[in-house]
Amino acid sequence: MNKKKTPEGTISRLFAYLREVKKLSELGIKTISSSEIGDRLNLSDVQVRKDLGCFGSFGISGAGYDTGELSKSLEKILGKDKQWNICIVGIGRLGSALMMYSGFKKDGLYIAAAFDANPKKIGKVVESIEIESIDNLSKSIQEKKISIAIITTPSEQAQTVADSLVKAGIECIMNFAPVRLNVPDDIKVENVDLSHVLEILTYFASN
Amino acid sequence: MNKKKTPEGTISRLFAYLREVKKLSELGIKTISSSEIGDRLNLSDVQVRKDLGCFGSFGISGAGYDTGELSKSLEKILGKDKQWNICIVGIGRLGSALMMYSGFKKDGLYIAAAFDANPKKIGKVVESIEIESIDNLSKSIQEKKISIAIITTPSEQAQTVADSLVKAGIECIMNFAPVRLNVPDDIKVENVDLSHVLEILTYFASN
DNA sequence: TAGATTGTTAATCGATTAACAATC
DNA sequence: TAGATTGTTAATCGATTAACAATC
Repeated sequence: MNKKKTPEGTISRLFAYLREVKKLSELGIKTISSSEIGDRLNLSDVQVRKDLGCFGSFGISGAGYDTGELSKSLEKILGKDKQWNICIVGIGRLGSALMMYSGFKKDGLYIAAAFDANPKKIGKVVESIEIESIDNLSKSIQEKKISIAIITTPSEQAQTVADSLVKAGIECIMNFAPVRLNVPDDIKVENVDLSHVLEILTYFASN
Repeated sequence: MNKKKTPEGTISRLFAYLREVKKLSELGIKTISSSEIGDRLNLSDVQVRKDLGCFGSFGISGAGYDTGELSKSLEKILGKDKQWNICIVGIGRLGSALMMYSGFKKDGLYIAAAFDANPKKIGKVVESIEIESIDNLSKSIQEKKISIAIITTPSEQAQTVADSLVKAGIECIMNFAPVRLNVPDDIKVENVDLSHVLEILTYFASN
């Protein structure tokens, strides 16, 4: 096995590099050094080179990186050349706010389906997406080639929903419900517990 | 200086311990061991003892921890015995969803003010909070003893808002705008970039 | 060639895990 | 006393940082 798994921090930073380098490329700046990239993102030059080094060597000694080429390489590595279909499960306040949030599109993220268990909500249209019954979950996820799901249900339903999502073939879950989801190892879950983030801030406020 | 700064991971876990131990205490269970706490949260017993050890010794050798006492100690350490007033700046879709989100209250987090720059929104009432002009920011934050701010403005305004917040005496910021805020070292910023979290998931989806 | 900057190996740092003496 | 479990010191692990030879 040549799997020397890339740290998650590296992946997160690579997206930042891509954004920065692409911006420069579009501005007509042809090359940039690792230390300049680092300066713009408050990171060290070594950090930048190390992160890139996980995926190959993209630079030229003495000259730096070609912004256009590096952008293209990173886009490929990070899957930014593809479109990603997302579904949202649980169309309450947070769920509908996310449906209406327009910031995703520019990142190649498309909300392709929305599900709810409440019959009163089913059939309603939000941002040109019709809310479907949760019974459609599996069928719709497969038909629409959805690979990422956002869970914005109440805590009590989150695990059940997660189970259905896994069965439907979802690979990644962004979970807003404040519960630790039990899923197979190969499913990637990112928890976004807003209350918990605020709690941690209160600790710093109280010193 | 006896400052052996506590890792942020420890703080995060302490909130989880508190929730768990308090639940048990309310169920009438008097004592619990570090390994039982760990089992419930998928952590090792050592992790639990180490984390608690940052703030003192709360257990009894051979017996474990008194759930009632440990709850009380943790509540004090974490500032959970206090109420925290929060303001939201930028009452767009995400901002108003957060205003309406009812999940914060049970954690002692109170949304006490909301600000927006758009005259059309000022004066409107959401969840019994009147949206104020951003010109009121400083005055209102001081009067209402607000110590945490949530930024849900467009990216372009986020830094300006952050500057005003810092000037107004805010200690912590939860930032949803996808920009790195420039603030003094003693201000704690927690970035919640939803697109970025999804991006990272897409990487795992593409393997 | 001289200067700049890369890619990589070695050193450092911090956090997690293991080991164990102390103690109820 | 024997068993259980704590609190803490030492070992391990992974990620960040420093050092530097290779190279354009």
